[in-house]
Amino acid sequence: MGNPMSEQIARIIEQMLEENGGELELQRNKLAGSVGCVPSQINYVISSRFNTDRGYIVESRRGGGGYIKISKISFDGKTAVLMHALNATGEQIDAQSARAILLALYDNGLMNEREFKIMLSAVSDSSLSKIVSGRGRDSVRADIMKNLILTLK
Amino acid sequence: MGNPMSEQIARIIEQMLEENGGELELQRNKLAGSVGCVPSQINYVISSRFNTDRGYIVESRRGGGGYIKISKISFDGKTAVLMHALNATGEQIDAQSARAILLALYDNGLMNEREFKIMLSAVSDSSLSKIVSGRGRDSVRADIMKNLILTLK
DNA sequence: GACTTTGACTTTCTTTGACTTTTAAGCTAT
DNA sequence: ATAGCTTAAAAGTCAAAGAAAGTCAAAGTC
Repeated sequence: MGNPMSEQIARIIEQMLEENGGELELQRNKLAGSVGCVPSQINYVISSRFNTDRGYIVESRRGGGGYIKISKISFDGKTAVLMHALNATGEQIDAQSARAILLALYDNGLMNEREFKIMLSAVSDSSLSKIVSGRGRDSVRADIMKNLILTLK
Repeated sequence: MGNPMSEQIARIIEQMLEENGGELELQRNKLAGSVGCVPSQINYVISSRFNTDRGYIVESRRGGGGYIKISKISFDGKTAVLMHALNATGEQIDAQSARAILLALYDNGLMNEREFKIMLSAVSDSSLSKIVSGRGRDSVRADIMKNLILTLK
């Protein structure tokens, strides 16, 4: 449908990551040129979709021979993943970040797709729309998140 | 019947749903333009006729490439059980009744034990303790319940 | 009175571009 | 050879403009 550019770029990066075992180094200007967008849009895609909430680490260097390196965090144990998720949740959390965290749990094999969908729907804005204040809503969402995460123990 | 615009829009959406196996993605402004109404009327139709009470899930995204996605519960043996659970949930529901409904779904084989535990923790009082008013809490719980039940479609 | 229509205003997400900062590499003077 | 300077090649930042969808209340209809 809409299929915006950012979506395409994200898919390209994901594929490169898969092909390279969860680690990749790219040249911002090259990628922007090849996909036909302005360089800073690469930054936008990275910060909106490959952030730490989603379990990615990004490093980079400017200047000649510069690069952007993205790597997917691989957790060695269940406990580490759960701790990361609990920490990332904090006292309040908005819907997008919650989704990112759940996605990371799914990606790390702590739950299957159906369980992911169940949890996602529990913390969706549609479930919590009766709570008017954004602040209040985000703090209820955090409580639910933490309870959900703990069921994965 | 006066055949009001909302009725027409609803029929269009229903037809699209049938053609697409109970799932569809539409562009609000496009649809509004093609049918000749103001965009927000699409929201009115969706919220009045394609809501969780009637067994629909609605997801959407704003911004460039935005969309509205509507999906309906499948037409197999599960439908009756799920509709019953939705009805039983109603506008407000306390923790015990919620537990009973989830248990019934589990007993009927609509989910496994792990899924049951996840749902139970999502609607537990411990998850919703930040919502002080009992009335408010029970109505948020009902919203979550309905969304959870619909993930079993 | 309940349902529908309309539109002004808001929020979220994306795209773009001008400007800044960092780094490597090359060049010059000693 | 080397310290210091210059330049060009990256990547980063940020804010404005654009593109959707959401909200809500007033007005209209039956």
